[in-house]
Amino acid sequence: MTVTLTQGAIEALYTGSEVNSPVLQLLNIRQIPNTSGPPRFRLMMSDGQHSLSSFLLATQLNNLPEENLLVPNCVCILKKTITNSLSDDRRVVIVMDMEILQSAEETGGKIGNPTPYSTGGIMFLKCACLKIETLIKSLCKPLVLFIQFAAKASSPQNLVSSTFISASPMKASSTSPSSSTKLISISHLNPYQSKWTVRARVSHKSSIRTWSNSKGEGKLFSFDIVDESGEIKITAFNNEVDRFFSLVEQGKVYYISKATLKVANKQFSTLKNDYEMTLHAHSSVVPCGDSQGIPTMHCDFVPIAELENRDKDAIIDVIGVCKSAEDVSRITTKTSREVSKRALNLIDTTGKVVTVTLWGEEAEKFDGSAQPVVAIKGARLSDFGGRSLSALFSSTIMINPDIPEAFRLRAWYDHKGYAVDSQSLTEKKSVGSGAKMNWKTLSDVKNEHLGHGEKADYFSCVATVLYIRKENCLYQACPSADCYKKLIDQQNGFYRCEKCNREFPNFKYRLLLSANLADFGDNQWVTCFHETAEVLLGQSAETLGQLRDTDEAAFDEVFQKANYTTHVFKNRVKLETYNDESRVKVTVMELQPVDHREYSRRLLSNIRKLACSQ
DNA sequence: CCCCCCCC
Repeated sequence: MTVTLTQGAIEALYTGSEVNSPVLQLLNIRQIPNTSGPPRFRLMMSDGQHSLSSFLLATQLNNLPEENLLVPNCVCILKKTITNSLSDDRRVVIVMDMEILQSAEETGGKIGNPTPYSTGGIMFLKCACLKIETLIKSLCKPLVLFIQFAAKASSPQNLVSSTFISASPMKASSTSPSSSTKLISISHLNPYQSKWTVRARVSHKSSIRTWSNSKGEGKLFSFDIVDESGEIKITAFNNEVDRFFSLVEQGKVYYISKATLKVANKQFSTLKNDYEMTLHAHSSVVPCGDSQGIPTMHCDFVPIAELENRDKDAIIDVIGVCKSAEDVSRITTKTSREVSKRALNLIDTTGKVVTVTLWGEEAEKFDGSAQPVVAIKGARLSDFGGRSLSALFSSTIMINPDIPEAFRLRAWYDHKGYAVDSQSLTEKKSVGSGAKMNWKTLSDVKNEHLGHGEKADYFSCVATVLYIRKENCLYQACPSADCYKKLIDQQNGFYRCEKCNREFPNFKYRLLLSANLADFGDNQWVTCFHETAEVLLGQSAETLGQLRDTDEAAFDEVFQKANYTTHVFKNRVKLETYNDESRVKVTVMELQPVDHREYSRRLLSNIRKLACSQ
């Protein structure tokens, strides 16, 4: 197999003249030392006549050198290049798309006897003349001209950075520019023109999503870009996902050209643009190191305490320290889709906490272990649990963002915020029955004669344990599963269950506690069965049984510790009659930790009620 | 060409 190098292509590429898919030989390749971002490769190419080492491989082609396909002596066809000028008038040819026509082995060595292409002296003048010529031509066109690049040597990515200067729009010309260098603003994009380039910052980038429906299946991702004039959504499908997903980074500035514009479906986008873009095989997305004049993301953070006054469904920006976070979990939606979710509790300097739910990949990858500052642009306010937030597909989640608000919050939290007596705007979900809490004080229970009706009444109270009877708190129960009947000790090493009509050599301990509870107005004896009793004492019945038999002091201490603890008690109350004597029996159904926000509110309301009745 | 904004 023989290949022919495109003679003269080196000069054409360097000077920016038109050359169609030149065939060149790679003479050398090396990785540019850089500390951040993806690796960048510099290439020395030859057209058989000249060699030039000013080629830079676009990062989307990094797989070629990384898979050892692009090695010296192989012959390539450059399908797309961009020639950029550095500030000192040196130039760099960015290889955007290429294919290897012939491997190094097949080629067998260097083709021809190329000499290094001279880029100084006369060439400098030639370049300068070309530039002036281009400028003069451009004055007849309503363009913004791509003239000069300001490169900062500090970052190799800045090799492609550039500055545009604008030429005043003059008369429209029917002559199209030879390349897509007509820089226009996003607000001027429409489907009726094709030769344009926008320079804009990525304000939001989605993850990759797949779909499968009657029309077919595929994958896509989308991103939003902004410039000083406006914003637009861009979607990439399938091959374009592979080409652009890793290249496109949130917050960075790119030149984008040759994308298809279509009318936006307003139903699915809140962006202020009548159109949206789709990338296709010939589309170009090129990083621009210079972001001057391109607006950065603007957040209008709402203090967490202020969320109480905002409307449900409002889209807001929030920032806070992630005080705690749930583990990620999987839920099934109403439409039977499975999705990951994770709730975070954010606190800010208002001392208020709000729960924010992250979804999908954002939920999975979130790590709250270091209590990071989390900023969310475009979260939706919900009234669940009072006030809570949910991230949307359109939300941008930033972990420890490089902004002053984040630094202030970090300092505040580390010095004192971690210790403040915070209050959550999002009430904890009520466990169990889910029935609405029927809050009562202990004196309400008596005054309102709760439990005197035909059916039992249920109420919740916040109360403090004053005393727990140790006597008869444990009993030996039937060891059969689901049978809790008290056993009769046969005094012969066996225990009898009347219910199961069986004798057992063993038993299980069950708890049955009598406790005296008090709130600020009254007190009340209540009964706690096994499960609630274990919660109240903070020990299993089994452990308590063993302590009672082996270590009386430790047994007593368990009860001492439970004294003066305060909980939410959910109770059942019923008047019971024995031998013509009636008394109200209160049984604790559930025990929960106190939600201090709810408690304060109720306490205040009770105090007001008391004040009014006096 | 997608178009999901969810759960308690």
